[in-house]
Amino acid sequence: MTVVAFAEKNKAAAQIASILGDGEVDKISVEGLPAYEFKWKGEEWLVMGLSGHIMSYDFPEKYNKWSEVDPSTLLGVDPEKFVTRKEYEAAIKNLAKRADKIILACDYDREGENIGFEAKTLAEEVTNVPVARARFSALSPKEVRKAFESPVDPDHNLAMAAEARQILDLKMGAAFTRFVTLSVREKARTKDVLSIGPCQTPTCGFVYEREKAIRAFEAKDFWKITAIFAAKGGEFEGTHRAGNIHDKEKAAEIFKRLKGAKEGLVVKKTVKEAKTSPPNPLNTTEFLKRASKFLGISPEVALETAEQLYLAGFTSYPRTETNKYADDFDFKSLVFDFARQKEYKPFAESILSAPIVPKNGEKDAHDHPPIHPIRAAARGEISSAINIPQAAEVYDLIARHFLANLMPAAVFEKTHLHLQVQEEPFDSSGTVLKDAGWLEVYPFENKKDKLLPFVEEKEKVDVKKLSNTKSKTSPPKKLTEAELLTLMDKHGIGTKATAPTHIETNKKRGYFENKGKTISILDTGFTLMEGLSLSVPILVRPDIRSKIEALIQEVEDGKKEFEAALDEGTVLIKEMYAQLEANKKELTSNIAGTIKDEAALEDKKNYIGTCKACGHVLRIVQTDSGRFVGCTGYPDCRNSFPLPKTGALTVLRSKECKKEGAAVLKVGNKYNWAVGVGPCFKCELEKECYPPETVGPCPECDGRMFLISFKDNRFLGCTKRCGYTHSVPKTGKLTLLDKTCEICGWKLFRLKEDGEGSEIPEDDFCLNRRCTEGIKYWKKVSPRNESRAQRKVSADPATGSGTKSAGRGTEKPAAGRVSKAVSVAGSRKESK
DNA sequence: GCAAGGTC
Repeated sequence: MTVVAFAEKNKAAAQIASILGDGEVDKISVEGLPAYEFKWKGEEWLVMGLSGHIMSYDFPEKYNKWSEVDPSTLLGVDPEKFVTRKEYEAAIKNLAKRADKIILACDYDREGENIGFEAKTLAEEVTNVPVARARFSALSPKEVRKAFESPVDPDHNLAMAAEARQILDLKMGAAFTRFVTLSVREKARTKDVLSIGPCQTPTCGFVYEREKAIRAFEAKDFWKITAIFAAKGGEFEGTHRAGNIHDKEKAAEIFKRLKGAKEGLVVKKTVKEAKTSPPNPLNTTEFLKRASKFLGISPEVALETAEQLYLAGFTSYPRTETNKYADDFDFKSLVFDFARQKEYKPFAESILSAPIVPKNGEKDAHDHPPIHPIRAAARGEISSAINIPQAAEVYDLIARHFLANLMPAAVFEKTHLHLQVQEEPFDSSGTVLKDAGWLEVYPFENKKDKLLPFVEEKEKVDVKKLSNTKSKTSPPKKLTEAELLTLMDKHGIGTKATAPTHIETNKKRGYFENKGKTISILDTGFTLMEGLSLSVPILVRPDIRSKIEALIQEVEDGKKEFEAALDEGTVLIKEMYAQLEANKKELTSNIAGTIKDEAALEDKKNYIGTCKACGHVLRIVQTDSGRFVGCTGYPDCRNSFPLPKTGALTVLRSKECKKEGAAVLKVGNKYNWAVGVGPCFKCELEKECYPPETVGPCPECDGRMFLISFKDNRFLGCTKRCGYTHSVPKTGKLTLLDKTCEICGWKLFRLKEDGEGSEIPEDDFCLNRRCTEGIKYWKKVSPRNESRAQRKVSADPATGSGTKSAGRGTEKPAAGRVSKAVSVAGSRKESK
């Protein structure tokens, strides 16, 4: 007679074999996978571990192309189950052929039953020997032997409940994810997938709801009146009974009545005993929370560590919802074991000195016992057995929590003083730990004493100081990972094993992120949740999971047929899909905007600021037909600004245009361009932003002339934008001097030619054509244009003087406005 | 490329 057993994983198989085989176990290889051979009760045993699920669902291949299949089609398609781990299929069949009896020995829960059925399905393809089920909640010798001595029938309903979950989750997740992703991609170019799922989405929903509350919060002022009293025994603080006073006048009134107070009277003193019970036994969530809070270990690492402790036989199964010890739990022998371990000895002995009364929670999910130690172990033993740095710490937490559950409540003495100062009531209180009880073994909860000096009733105390302090109410705090876990657990989001994964999924999708222990929502996550809560509110709330869970539970309980549950679930998903579709526009436009904004923000080269019209991002857009500044909100927002056609663009992030609030662009070498305003010299704010050095008064108005330079051209312009411009030599280094022309008052220039052997002396000269000194200069450099120099040249800054020295006298004349001059400057470069 | 659930 050969019995073949399948465990959920290799380590569990090894542990089972070691227990049943009593150490005499042969490790063998089946199709390259480890299995264990031993004799038990005169029979041949072969135990192999699987690897969790070895099968999975997916849609048939022809539905795989997102672009060709309408997502809603998926709702009417039956997903197919296929083997994901072929090597296990081969090994299962190999062993099944040798078996006279098969025992499913996966973890005792819904998924474990389902995993067992995966093996059963594959085995039944090659054999028809009986298949039974061994149920155990801990890999302890006692539990395991009991389970294998009295196996039961496999629970078909339990396995099918998991099956229904798999199919419904896939249908919903795939259809919704594709719909949202494809809809958003119609508006924003992104490769990212926007995923939706019955666990990940409500998880993000919790973070979203908290963020909304934070954003909606308005701080309110409040006042608090406190006093420092001095008694014979020492000083202590008291608070006016009004507490937090939200009315400023009221606080001031009270404070006024207290003015000049020197003495207070202890009207009444009460001393009360208060008890604090030990915490409830550990279920998974409570364990993850405490590991995070007390040991600073992330949920993922904590769960993995507990898993290893379980597999090594130190602690019980780590995935449990139950926080209530079974009635027949053998506390005594376990505590005896701890009494032999130095570290825990005193606590164990004190527990054994009286009848054991465990602290219990209310939840008995009939799955596994609360997480507890299986045996007492020393730190060193843990560390050498498990290769995780925090393993010993985690074990210690579990061990101490277990012992704490068996210890008496902690007793505090709470003293309350009721004082009176000029008829005004004050309160003061203190707490002293009288009997540590369970706190003795549980150093993680540090309850500090708040001491009060000894004060008698009717005693008079001095008032040393009175204060009326103004404070502000503070907004709700961001969620911590531990709080998020609590919410997920409370609402049944994910299993105790997968909750950490759902948090990770949201981070991976860019929906929220971790900052230390707190979680912050990101824009994509916020707008997605906002869109979903407007169209399919149930998705953002935990309800979605509970609806599906309720259906599945009915299958598990045998109250509903598997097919009926699938149909009902699909109808539910179809309804939600219809709502999603009906609100497609509202749902996607904000997300698309955010995605585009984020992409634009990332694109440092082109990002220049925020659009004043819609709040999205302004960035430089380059197209075949040219370039301009555009808004990512396009096409909903059509805000745009022209840019010069040529010239290298650089974003000067340090220079913000005060008018538009966007960064100033540098065009070419020396030329600034403020978005929405154009060239900076055209903007009336330019003086403030870039006060120019002026040459002298404008001959046409009361403005002043200043040098405008850019890569290919330079000229003098008027600060008042009257349109008057004035040419300057086009080449050579031009320096504005501190000396002024005695005739016209313009500042003198000095020119240093580029080339050698210049005919132009490096003299100081006046440039003003309307000045006799200036005329002399222009005559000298350009005798033929002498007469023109006397005319008004406002019309043609770009053409310049046409001097020989400049060598650029051939440009087309341009219209008189400065902005035109710019475009000429640009096009010239283009022609190069 | 999509979910959630196992496990490594």
